[in-house]
Amino acid sequence: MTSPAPGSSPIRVRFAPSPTGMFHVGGARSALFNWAVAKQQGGTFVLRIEDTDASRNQPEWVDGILSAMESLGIRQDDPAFEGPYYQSENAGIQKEAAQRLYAEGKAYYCDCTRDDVVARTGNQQTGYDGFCRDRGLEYAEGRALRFRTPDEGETRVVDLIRGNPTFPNANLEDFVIARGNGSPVFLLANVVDDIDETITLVMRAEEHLPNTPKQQLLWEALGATPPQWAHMPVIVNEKRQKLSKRRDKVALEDYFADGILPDAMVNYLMLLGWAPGNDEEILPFDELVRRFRVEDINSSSAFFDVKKLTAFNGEYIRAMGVEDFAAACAPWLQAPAAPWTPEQFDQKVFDAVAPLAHSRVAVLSEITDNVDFLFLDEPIVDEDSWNKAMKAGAAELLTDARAALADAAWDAETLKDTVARVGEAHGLKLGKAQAPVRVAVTGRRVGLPLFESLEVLGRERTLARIDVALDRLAAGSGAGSDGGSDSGEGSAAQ
RNA sequence: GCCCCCAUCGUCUAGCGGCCUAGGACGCCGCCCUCUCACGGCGGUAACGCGGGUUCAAAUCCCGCUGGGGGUACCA
Repeated sequence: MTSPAPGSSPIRVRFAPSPTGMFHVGGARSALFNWAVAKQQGGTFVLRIEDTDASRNQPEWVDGILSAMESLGIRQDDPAFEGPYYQSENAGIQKEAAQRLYAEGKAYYCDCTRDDVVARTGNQQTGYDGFCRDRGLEYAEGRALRFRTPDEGETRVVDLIRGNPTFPNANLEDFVIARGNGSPVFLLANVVDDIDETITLVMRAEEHLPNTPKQQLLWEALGATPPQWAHMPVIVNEKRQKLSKRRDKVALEDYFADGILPDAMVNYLMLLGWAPGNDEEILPFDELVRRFRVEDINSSSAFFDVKKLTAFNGEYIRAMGVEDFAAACAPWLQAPAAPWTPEQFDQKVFDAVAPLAHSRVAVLSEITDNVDFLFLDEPIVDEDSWNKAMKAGAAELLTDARAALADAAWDAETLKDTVARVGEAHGLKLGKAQAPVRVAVTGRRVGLPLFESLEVLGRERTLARIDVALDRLAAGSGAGSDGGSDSGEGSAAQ
């Protein structure tokens, strides 16, 4: 086993996820912070898959981790990247370490069950009472190996983020380092691997802080110089609880599926618990890396604010260039994300309106709602929009607009003048006059610039849609009288 | 219960004893631009949890309280 080189050696950090589910945003931030340190200081980033709990690990999750990290820019072909290593492959040296601790009297076997301990202490929530400490038990199937913690003194941990917390040794129970079947437990395996990989800085989430004195004791017992530690604040939900995959949306993939750009995600995550200073936020990763300082990481928990993430994403989309934007939309333009069939979709039509949609989309998945009326046979009519736009006089205006549009030159400029003129005849400004036309043609009262949209849609389809709307108005005998379900709360209910 | 961590606008944060009548960003609210909505521009709302110290001077240091969070497995 190698021992850590002197202080002048390049920094070695690691990211050690366990493949127990989708790669989530908390893990992503941990990986990014570690990556930033390695890149900035010319150090090494070690990826280690902690797969020792076979019952909860799935091989496919490993691929998920690798590809998610790739999309964040943590690439395996980067010189700073090392691994992935698999904790399970180190089982040999981990057991060896456990045996060594036993042989040196630093660990002992214990045959107590949880119930035994509770029965003795009468306390459901207390730790192990040290019952087997001096019973001199030898190895036997079913007997766990426990580390003998010091009874006195305290363990001081060097933490770059939280000052240097010290823990009274009396509070540290004799914890298990190897199970009754001989397999090493996290606390031990993690340390043995870190020593083996000559990690010099362990940067991980705050939830591991209580483990740290135990692990540091293990480093020392194993004859190694403990690393520096850095415990990052946890990421929390709106209720200020640690993000959980059970109740919170945490999978990186889910955000990507919504159309969050990886670069925006990286930028946002880097700013969760850390700030580059200078009142700047939107910065390329290289610049963030340049300014990164572990010591500047905050110590209080950080709320994962999707609104702000979305705002960042909008910035990244707008900074993109129309062609890139259009290309990035591709996945949402095809089934199953799109509400239209592949036959109905027309790339040329989309390219024509892409510049108009560009500034109206904050997450890529929003693109379909913006352009669906161009590809669907009939627009999806939003009832609320219909009721607002199709008030009294709408039918008359639509009738006149239809007539005028029937023989207007078909370009956006002329279409705009045409509708404006019809509106004037009805005493309406263009803002008001365009509303019924917009709803009739697009199904919504907000959306892309109308006249450019009509130009792309074509005269035939435009007129047909106005006809459909006119029919509905005639049949419905006025606005707001249909669909009685939503009339209740809309009307003045004070 | 016990151990530990944390505490500046609603949120992410700047601040590391005087430059702070506390700055930026997101959100929210106005106004402008404008065919709607966005984008963009301009303006506004809003915070140092409380109480003691230390100091000529505290958001910044110390202590207590309160409040949040994390950990407490033969999980990782």
